Amino acid sequence: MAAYYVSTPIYYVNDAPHLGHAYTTVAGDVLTRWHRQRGEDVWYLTGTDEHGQKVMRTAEANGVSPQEWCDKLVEEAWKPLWQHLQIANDDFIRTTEPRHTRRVQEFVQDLYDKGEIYKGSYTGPYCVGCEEFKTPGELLEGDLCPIHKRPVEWLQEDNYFFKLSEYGPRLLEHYERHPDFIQPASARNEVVQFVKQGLQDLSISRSTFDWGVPVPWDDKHVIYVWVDALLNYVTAVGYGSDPERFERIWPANVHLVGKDILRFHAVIWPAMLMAQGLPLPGKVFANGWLMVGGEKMSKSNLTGISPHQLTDHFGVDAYRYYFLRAIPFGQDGSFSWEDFTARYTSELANDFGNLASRVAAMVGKYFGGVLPSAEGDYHIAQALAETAAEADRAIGDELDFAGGLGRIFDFVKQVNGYLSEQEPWKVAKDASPEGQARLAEILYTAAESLRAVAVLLNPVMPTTCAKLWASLGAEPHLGPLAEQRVLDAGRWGQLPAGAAVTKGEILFPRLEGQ
RNA sequence: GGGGCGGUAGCUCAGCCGGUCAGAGCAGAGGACUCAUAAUCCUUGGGUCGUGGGUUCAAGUCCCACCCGCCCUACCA
Repeated sequence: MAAYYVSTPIYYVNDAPHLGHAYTTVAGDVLTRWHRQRGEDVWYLTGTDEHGQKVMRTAEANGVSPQEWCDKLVEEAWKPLWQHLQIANDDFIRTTEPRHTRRVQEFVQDLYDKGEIYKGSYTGPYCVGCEEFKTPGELLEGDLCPIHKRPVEWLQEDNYFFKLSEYGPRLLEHYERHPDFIQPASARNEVVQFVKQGLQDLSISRSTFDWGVPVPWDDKHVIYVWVDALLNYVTAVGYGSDPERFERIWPANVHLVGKDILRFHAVIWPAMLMAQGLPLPGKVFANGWLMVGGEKMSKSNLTGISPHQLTDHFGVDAYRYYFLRAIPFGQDGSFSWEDFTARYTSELANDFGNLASRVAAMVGKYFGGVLPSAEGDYHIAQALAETAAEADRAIGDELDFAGGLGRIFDFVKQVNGYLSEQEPWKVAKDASPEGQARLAEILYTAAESLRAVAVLLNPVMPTTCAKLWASLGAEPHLGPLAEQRVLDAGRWGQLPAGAAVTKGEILFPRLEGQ
């Protein structure tokens, strides 16, 4: 069976991970967990991009070798954060690993042999102070370096070039034939416009520094970091080393990227694959920026907030939930401590957590903690079926996390409303058989609804849903939560009478202070 | 210079091809209830739809200009 393969960008290890990195990685994790709960063979890849001048300089500044710098950050910052956030990636690739660098050299050598790469020279504005080329766009007026405020020199460097310019028409044709190849639509439009303006050949080597993969036929050059980095998506799944595995996993179904690196993934990467005759990925999805006070969030500005600061206060599950729920995937989104607090309190604690709490309390109080036998309410059952189907389409197919979660939480609100309307605490006072049967109907409906919600929210909030699953006494009858199928979650009547429902701990405790 | 995106209720945002489109959620106000994490449920939204023109019987919804914010423009995630 062909794998459902999702990748995050491989992150540049210049520094520790921030909220933006975590946002993309959590999204990929939720997407892949969702597909695992569809019963699919899933492959989720993340990793780090470790070559390039910037890493080299940062390492120097810290008095260690580039490799030591990367090792330290990967082991002490990156991998621990993914573990902390419950990221269930299947592999973690680093571009300094031999399994990657060897294949990169082979790939580039192949293109060279095929005549896709030629030797040329690049001329551009160069700042002596920075010791690097600038882009024409970043120069200040009068061609001044934005950092040193000094005039740049126009310098020429011998480079190897990939014939990217020849791929414009084929790329446009591909975009045309696969309207969903680049998403969201706004991102697609930008790329199409860009390619229509005409592409230039791409300089794929550097000779001014040496922290990179050597060009196999000319070791005075190293391969341009982006060519190196993009290839991780194939080298990690067996390209050039394990044909069967590669065949099974490649092409990727979804490359998740930040919108800043969209062009590399939607233009250069497909062209590289075309040049090598490899299948193209199914989709490149660009997510937006997280904004604070209208500004792009980053470590460098004062609004930078670390993932740990948020998880310390709100918890990991709420963290995983918040950004996906609050921001339509693909758009920039405003984030604030206040908004997070409001959603935590309103949606997670008051609506969801409290629903679980009141239902468990009533089954305990009125039925001694044993779920009574009943068919349940038809309207709620119907609503659940629709909710599950729409959430599955939204999250699993369209990567519309906000929309899918919105549906699920609408259902949670509906169940709260159902309880208020039915007033089981009043029905409980009626000791007649009819009254008890009526009470059983109401509480069974609520408990069975929660069973489905636990399944549907498990990809997003696995720790919390496990607590709920335990509270419902579901596992002895239905098996492990992670093995519940999202497609099947909407089928009514799965939680059997006799299930041991216990109060369990509060799902989302009220926030302290601030 | 070129390209793109956005400016709608206190906050975050929906509003597709023009005619119940002036909306949702949250916050706020009032009420009901007590099973529950002082939770839940119901009721309650006149905001120049950035500004100025234009097209039209009719414009947040199309066109033009302008103001403001952000992003990209080939090699920093």
